[in-house]
Amino acid sequence: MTNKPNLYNLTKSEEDYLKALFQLLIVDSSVKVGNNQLAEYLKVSPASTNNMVKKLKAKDYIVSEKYGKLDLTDEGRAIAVRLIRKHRLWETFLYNYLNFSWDEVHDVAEQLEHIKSYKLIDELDRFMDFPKRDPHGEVIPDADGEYFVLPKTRLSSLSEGDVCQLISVDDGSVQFLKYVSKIGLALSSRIKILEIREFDNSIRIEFDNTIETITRKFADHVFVKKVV
Amino acid sequence: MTNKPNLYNLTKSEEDYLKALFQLLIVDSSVKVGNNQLAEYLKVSPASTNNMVKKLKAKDYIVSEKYGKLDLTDEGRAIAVRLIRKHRLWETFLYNYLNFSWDEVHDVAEQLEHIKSYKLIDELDRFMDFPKRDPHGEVIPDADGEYFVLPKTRLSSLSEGDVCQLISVDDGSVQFLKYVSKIGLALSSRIKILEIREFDNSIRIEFDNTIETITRKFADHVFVKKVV
DNA sequence: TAAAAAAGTTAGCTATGACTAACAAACCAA
DNA sequence: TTGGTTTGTTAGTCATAGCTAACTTTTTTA
Repeated sequence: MTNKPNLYNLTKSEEDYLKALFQLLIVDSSVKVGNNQLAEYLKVSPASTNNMVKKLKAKDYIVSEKYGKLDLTDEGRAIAVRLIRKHRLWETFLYNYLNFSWDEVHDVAEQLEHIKSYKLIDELDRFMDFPKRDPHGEVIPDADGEYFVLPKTRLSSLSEGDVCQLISVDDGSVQFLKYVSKIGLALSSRIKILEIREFDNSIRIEFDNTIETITRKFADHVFVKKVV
Repeated sequence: MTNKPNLYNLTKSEEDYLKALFQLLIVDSSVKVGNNQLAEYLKVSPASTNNMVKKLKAKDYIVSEKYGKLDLTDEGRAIAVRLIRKHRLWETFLYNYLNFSWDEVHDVAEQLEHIKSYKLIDELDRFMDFPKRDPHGEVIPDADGEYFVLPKTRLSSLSEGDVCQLISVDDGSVQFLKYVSKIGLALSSRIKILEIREFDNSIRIEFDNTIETITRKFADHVFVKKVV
């Protein structure tokens, strides 16, 4: 593996596939990630994914056997981490300096992460004084490509009576993020699980002197650290 | 003409062609700009240009008759001005906040100008407190698309004894910009034409207590305001 | 364990935006 | 004014990256 993978040789599409695969692999590294799953995540057809995977295997960014599960090479992973670093630094910049709201940063960062310039991103990092977390609470990988994934628990996996602290939220959906802001949840919030209703899997939670009922689906996108 | 042309419908290539045509037209609005000239400027084949011009005519951004000269519609011009605004604001940001040098800003700004977000660029403008000039001295068009081209004189067009002030420099060539910095010319410099040598068209100039001999080609890329 | 379902692959099509080669129109100059 | 040069156009090719439809392999489950 080269120390500085050459980002300059990749198309926007190639970058998108590598980043997507990385994010699927990170969720649960023991479970197989397949072609169709990657296709669904990227909202393209399985045929398109198959083509691109072939191309990225030829370039030694992906490894897989025919009909087998997909994995990244060290270089493929390094490229993905660098993209995540760029994405999160831009989100932080937009949020902290350009008055973007929680739910507005993602789409623009999705474009900005493809800008090719090592200097740009390292200077942006310095300008913001090397932030550690993005606006959604996610860890920003550093310039060396080190990326420590914190052990995250989904709010949906806790039990009645548990108390936890909000660590991060999924930044994929604008509707979800708007909803998070609307009910008043913030990164610092301490949340108590009051009740889990078996009937419809809805969860009653208390935070910052507020009581809310949230759905299971909502709780799946909220990541927390258990406190009690 | 719509008040806010929809930048979101244009590809990067389409944007590049419109901006290039605008910049060719602005140099001398009375002289014809043709297909091959546009091709040469963009460093693509005349056939590619012909194709793209056809497409942009169909979208009502360009007007021209077969075998005739090219011109922009109001909407085409508005898109080009918006791109120039974005380019120059990004150059200013890179130069003033991210430690980029004069000659490094252009290539990255060339990528950043294609990011699609109205909010991004207007907030960047506000963040920098609405700068009027980019690092090369060029006027930054405002959010309404107003773009006043200042009457610029090429340093090469002055006569012996003339005194002028440096207004702006061409930002197209890295070599040129490095050379400008190296000899110590800056945007504020007051330049006196000491001598023009008929033999090889070289020009002897004095500025900031320095005397330099520059070529005609160099002087073609330096824009000034005559003082005396 | 065999049939059905799911997952993966292949072939062949489309659009974009490059390219070259060949040709046509316009312009200029002897 | 006519012939050569410059400029513009067209036809046909290529690569990227998407698509559908058809097919194959693997996995699941009855």
